[in-house]
Amino acid sequence: MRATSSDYERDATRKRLLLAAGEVFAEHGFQHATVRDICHRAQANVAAIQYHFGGKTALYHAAFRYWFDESQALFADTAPSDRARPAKTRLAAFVMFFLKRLLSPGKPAWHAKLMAREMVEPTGVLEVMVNAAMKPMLMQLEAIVREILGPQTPRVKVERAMLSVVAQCVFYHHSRPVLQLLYPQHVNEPDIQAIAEHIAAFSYAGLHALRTKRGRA
Amino acid sequence: MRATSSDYERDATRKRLLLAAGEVFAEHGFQHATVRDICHRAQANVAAIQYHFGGKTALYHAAFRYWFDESQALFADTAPSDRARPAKTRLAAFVMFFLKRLLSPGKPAWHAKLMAREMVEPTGVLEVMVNAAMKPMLMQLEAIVREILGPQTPRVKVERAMLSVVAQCVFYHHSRPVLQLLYPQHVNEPDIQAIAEHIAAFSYAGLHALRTKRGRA
DNA sequence: TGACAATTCAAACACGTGTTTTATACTCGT
DNA sequence: ACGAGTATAAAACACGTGTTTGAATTGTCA
Repeated sequence: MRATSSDYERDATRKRLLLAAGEVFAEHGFQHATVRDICHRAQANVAAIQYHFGGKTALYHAAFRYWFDESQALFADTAPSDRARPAKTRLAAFVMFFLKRLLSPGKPAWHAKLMAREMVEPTGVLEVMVNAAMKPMLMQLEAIVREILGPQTPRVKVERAMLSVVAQCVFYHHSRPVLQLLYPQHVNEPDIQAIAEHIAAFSYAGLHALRTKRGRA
Repeated sequence: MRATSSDYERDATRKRLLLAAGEVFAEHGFQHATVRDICHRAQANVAAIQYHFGGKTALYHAAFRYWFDESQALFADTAPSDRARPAKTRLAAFVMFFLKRLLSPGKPAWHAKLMAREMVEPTGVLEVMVNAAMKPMLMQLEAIVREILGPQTPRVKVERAMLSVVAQCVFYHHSRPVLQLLYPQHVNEPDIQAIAEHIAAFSYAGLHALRTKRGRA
């Protein structure tokens, strides 16, 4: 199906490839995803990837960046007006935000899924991009954690606390296959709201407990 | 290097393949691992896999089962004498046990790493095996969690709590690449003892907090 | 020792996948 | 309407990987 009009379908193939790439890469990861699968879903020829992007790797980069930018728009609603609210509320918001992107089936979640993929299986070429994508989120979380734990908390302790929170969130996504086997209902009909509330409550109590202790290391 | 003696080197190739397979599969996962790599490390011919096991998949099964059995011996030291000790201690022991296998560099850890691999990327043929390997551990954890949360706690609530604990443990292993980029010291010189204590303390507080609340779902 | 089975080996095969090639159809400015 | 540039299409290519093949080597036992 070639471009039949002059304007609004210009670069239509490129756009379709970008959408399909995000879908396939998020689903199968970089290695397992095949260009033929992507092109099939995009109703494009395999050579189109080479023509429009320069190769599979470049397409992956483009798709990642595309969904990253796409996701930035939705980032604003929970991030900025934070400083005033209490840490507990902000933590709940952070978890909910993160989890929503990870578990919601729609397209805007692909970026988070791509990121989750990168966390397990980095493509190596994307280190910079991962840093650019993860660092902001982690800094946001760090502020929350630091507020709960106290400003004097040693660095490693804060980091471990952050990782405990992140771990619970990403787990529900990338361990989905096993959850499917063990507790199917948690993945088939995931009550994101309930899960988020659980993680937030669990984590806040965990963080709160760490606050009092003067950790060694 | 063929078998030069009659007895103690009998099936030496098969054994070497098994060891090398555990190493390579644990490191690269099933898909990314190549039989040539395995055979090279085992100093064996590529056809040896076909001859001794019947193929890559069968070798994977054999390696998984081998390291699973191998790991069962070390299972005994922490598992049986539990019932008497308080839940908090048992939780700490569970975390320490799980984490040690996941993070220690030696061979006995391969089974846990293979299991962690399966959690992210199941081979499909191993569902039964995964269940056999994971279920016991999870039941052990379930007993601990249930004791803390109370016997009347609804099923989903217990499951989510268990997953929160497991998530923190596996995170340190399978998100290693990103941790390498963000917080290198946590992976280069992992203080397993400290990490385990953190997760245990964090989780116990989280569990304890869930106890009082009458959760809706 | 000599025959037979077990094992190892190098080479080739079959197949999937990313990429390239070459040709064809389309768009747009003149 | 025509031609240069752009975009798409089908086929072929290059390479890695699991598997198979058939010969060579080794070990066992009568």
